[in-house]
Amino acid sequence: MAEDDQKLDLRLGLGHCNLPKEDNNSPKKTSGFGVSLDLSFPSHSNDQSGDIIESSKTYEVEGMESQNSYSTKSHSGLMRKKLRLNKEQSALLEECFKHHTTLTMGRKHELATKLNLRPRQVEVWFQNRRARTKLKQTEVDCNLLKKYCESLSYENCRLKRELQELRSSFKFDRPPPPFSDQPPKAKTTATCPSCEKTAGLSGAGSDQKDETELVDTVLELKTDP
DNA sequence: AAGTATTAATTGTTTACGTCA
DNA sequence: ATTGACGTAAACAATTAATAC
Repeated sequence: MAEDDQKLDLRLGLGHCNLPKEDNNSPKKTSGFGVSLDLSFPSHSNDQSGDIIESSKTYEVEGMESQNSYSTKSHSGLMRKKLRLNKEQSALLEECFKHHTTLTMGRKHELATKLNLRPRQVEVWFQNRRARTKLKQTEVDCNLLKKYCESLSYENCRLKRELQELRSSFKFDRPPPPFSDQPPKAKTTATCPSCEKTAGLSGAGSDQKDETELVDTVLELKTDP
């Protein structure tokens, strides 16, 4: 990326590839290469992201169909090339990614040579590949969390039911205290008809209160002979 | 033909590191 | 020796756009 890419950026600036952005009303910053218009490379140039020097042969990857190598014209009439990697290229990149998800400078160039790609393309592929991996992992994590949440809900429900059973059996064992102003604690919970979950009746913020009450009640039951 | 998914490529931001005053 | 400003490079996130289906 270092030096050669800087050169590339300059070359690009002089070339055509910044122009489509403007045409597409991109929200991103407008290019400072307005002067480049007159200096644009011919639209058949093979290069989009850099390495103009190598470009003409870079896309002639062995076994790659020409339709895979070149894009069609964009709306603005300018070209944005999109390489389609062939099976061999993808396979080798995948194989390397299995071992190392990041690239060293040496490996990047080695791969680029092997695959007849530009180092920048190898680099981009690894970046995108890492992004895909991360996305997949996020989905997996999300599903795991959902399942965990479900199991917690289930466990919570079960415990509440158990507590209610304990309470009702406790009622039968002992008569309520005389002259109590407080309503019975059991009234602060209700059972959801659909899922049979018990929930607090005092609206928002009741969950934490309810949990506290549950703990208190359990302690009460434990300490009370 | 239109819609969607995939993915190469671009752009801007963040982070880490080295250099220098 | 320490610190802050600055530059550079790599990685990342978000996005665009080409392509296949």
